[in-house]
Amino acid sequence: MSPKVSDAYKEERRAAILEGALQCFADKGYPATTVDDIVRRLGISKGALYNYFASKEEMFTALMEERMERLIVGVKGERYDTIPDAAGKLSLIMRRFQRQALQELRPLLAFYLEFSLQASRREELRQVMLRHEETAVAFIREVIEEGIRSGEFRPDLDSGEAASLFWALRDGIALQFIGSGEDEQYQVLMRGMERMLLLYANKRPEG
Amino acid sequence: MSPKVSDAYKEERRAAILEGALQCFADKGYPATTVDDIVRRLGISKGALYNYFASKEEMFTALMEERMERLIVGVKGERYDTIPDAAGKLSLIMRRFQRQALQELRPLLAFYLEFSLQASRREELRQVMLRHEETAVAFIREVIEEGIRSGEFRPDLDSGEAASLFWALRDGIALQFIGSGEDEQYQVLMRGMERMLLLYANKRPEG
Amino acid sequence: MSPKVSDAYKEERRAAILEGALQCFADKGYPATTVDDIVRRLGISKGALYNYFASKEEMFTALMEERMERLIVGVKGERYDTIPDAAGKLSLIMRRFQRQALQELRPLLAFYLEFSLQASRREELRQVMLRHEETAVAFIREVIEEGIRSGEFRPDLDSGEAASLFWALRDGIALQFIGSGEDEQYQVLMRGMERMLLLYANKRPEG
Amino acid sequence: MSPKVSDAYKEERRAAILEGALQCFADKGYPATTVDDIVRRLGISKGALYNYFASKEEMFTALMEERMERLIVGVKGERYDTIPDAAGKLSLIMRRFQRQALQELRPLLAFYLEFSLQASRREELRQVMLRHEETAVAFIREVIEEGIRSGEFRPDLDSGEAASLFWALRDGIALQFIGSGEDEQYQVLMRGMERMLLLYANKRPEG
DNA sequence: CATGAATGAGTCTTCATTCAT
DNA sequence: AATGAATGAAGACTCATTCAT
Repeated sequence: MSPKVSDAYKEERRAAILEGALQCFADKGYPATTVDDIVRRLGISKGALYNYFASKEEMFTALMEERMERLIVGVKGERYDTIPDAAGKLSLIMRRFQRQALQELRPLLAFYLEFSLQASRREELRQVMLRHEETAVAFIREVIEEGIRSGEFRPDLDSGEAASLFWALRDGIALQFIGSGEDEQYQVLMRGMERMLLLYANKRPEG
Repeated sequence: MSPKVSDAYKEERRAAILEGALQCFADKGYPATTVDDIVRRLGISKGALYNYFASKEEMFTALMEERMERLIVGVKGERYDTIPDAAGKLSLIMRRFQRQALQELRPLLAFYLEFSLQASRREELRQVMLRHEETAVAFIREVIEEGIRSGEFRPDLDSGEAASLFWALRDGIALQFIGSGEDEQYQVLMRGMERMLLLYANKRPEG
Repeated sequence: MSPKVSDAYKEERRAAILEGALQCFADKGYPATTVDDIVRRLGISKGALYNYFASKEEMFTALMEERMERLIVGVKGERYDTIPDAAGKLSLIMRRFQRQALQELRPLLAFYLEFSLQASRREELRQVMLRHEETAVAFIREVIEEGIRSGEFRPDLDSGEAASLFWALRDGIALQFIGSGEDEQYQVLMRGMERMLLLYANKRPEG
Repeated sequence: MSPKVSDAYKEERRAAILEGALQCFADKGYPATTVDDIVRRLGISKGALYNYFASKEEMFTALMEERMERLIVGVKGERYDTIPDAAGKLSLIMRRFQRQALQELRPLLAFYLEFSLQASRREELRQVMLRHEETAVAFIREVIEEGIRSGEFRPDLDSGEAASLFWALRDGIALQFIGSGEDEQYQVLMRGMERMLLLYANKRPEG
């Protein structure tokens, strides 16, 4: 007799399950994660879980569809919009990535990589992945175009290409640290990435 | 006195199995690939396979150790050593990657990413991965140091960092194209990578 | 909120599985018994079995620990403690063994010998076996010491040695009848054993 | 063109294989022994082995049929027949068993036990086993009857029963030491066995 | 005769999913 | 809805036996 409440409750429950599944997938990988792992972590029963998801795969796909953006792009900070110059914005974004300790980054990276891999093999997921990439590229591209318009960056810079390289660098660095490596070394590379990109984007110094 | 077949035969057999396993791992991922998949693809029996490899994992590891080695070292072409300048060498290396059609490259890339992923979760594989990374970085680092010594690259360039960024870029670009994407766009990015790196090393591109 | 079946049910189930396993091990021997054999005999699924035991070996061990215990302790009948003299107790114990028809005894004997055999080759089982032997020897030894204290048995009798000989005789006789042999002949030997032991303990049989 | 030589050679070969198989079966048990184990120990090829025996089982059966007696009864020593009294003969036989170190005894005991077990399950082997037991019992029985005739042992002694108890004791003691235990303790029990049996057989001291 | 690579049925074990309660 | 015991189809790996050389 309280369908509204029930719906909210169900939504909450579903989200909680997804959260637990995400942790498990990140920890052990999708195939290695058992449904028992997930229910154990959540302290619920298998029957309960299967009330919300028809299969383990459905959880994976749902995570991909619903969490992907939140996972990777959650960068726009509170004060992001107050930064006047494009280079500053890019720097802020990269600093965000740097600040995150590797320890907490790793599971998510692993999960992201797993997503990419799975997506490369299954058409339905590929679409999700593509959409995500486009969002990510568009986000950076906008900043770069802002920089080109304002004269901070060289006018012949291909904003799409540069945005792709941005993400390539970020992902490639992440990949190097997915298994092991020190925070310090990670930050060195992230700073290198920053310098390299700004150098690439900038009007040539004295050109 | 005879099925003591030649060592060459056995080596060939082993290589064929590895090749089949690579295809399977690339297609479906390591955990999702069954030994039956591999065996079926090769048209041999399970026993035959287990004559050459003690476990599925051993194939996976061997592939990483032997195949990826080849991928890197295979870059050193016939005329590689005759190139006088470091920038030229780097360019050649990157051109190599560009020349390979994505279609051929994808299985290898997928395998490589898959290995990274698995390696992030299992100590034995991590060691193999680390060794591979060291080899790869050292290879590029050497070229960069040559460039620094010759004055082509700026003297304050950190060769290790630059080499890591090199591979980060390459891997990140690869990641973007694992699932889909056009050869043309891929080559655009690879050229972007080349320009960006040389600029970073302070070697102005001819343009 | 329910297939959380009662503990009693689970205990029953577990016992039933053990019973089936015992029959199989006795019939075909431990290594030759497949989990499928056990499951087929019980009419359950493999998954069900593995809900109760983590491995085939665990069943084997549990059987030794729980069943054989019962075999020994089960000898202590209701009126066992009311018997005043040690010789009477020993006799009772031996009569127990005699009373059991060979047909019933055989599977247990076969299992016991099988366990001894396997235990001779695997450390984990050896421990279980040792514990069992100690329990068994201690049980008889106590009775013998009681007899020594009461003067029924000669004072220089080594109770440990005698207890070992007791079990050696029983096991040796069992071994002779595992495969074939008549109940009658079995009982003749068991009576011989009784006389021999009491004579050795220096308690002249009535005869 | 030399069938006689060839036959001898073949017989030798066969015997060698059987010997190797015996060692393996004793070490690891029949089911756990692989044909590869046997072949490796002998330094021959599988094809060679299968020229002499049609199956692993055939080796086991052949061993049982051909080696059984040699294994257990090889007791009649050089000077055995010169001993005048029955008790002395029995003692000598038991001393033989005692002298053998447990370490070398164990594999054979394990094998013997395995035989018994297998024999209890398969009709063809049961016959072999029975014949062996009869031989063994008859051997001891003869000595005992000699003792009865000479007045050393009590006239009402049932020689068959006593012989069976003899072997039961010996096998039971062996069983106790199959997995572990010290030589010293083993010898203590064997001496206990000797005393117990002679006491049982003897005219009652002063009756 | 000897060789040992190849075969493939068979082994134990796991785990996604179902369903009686 | 929730529970968790039960199911049974895989999965990785083994090994007795065969057979081309």
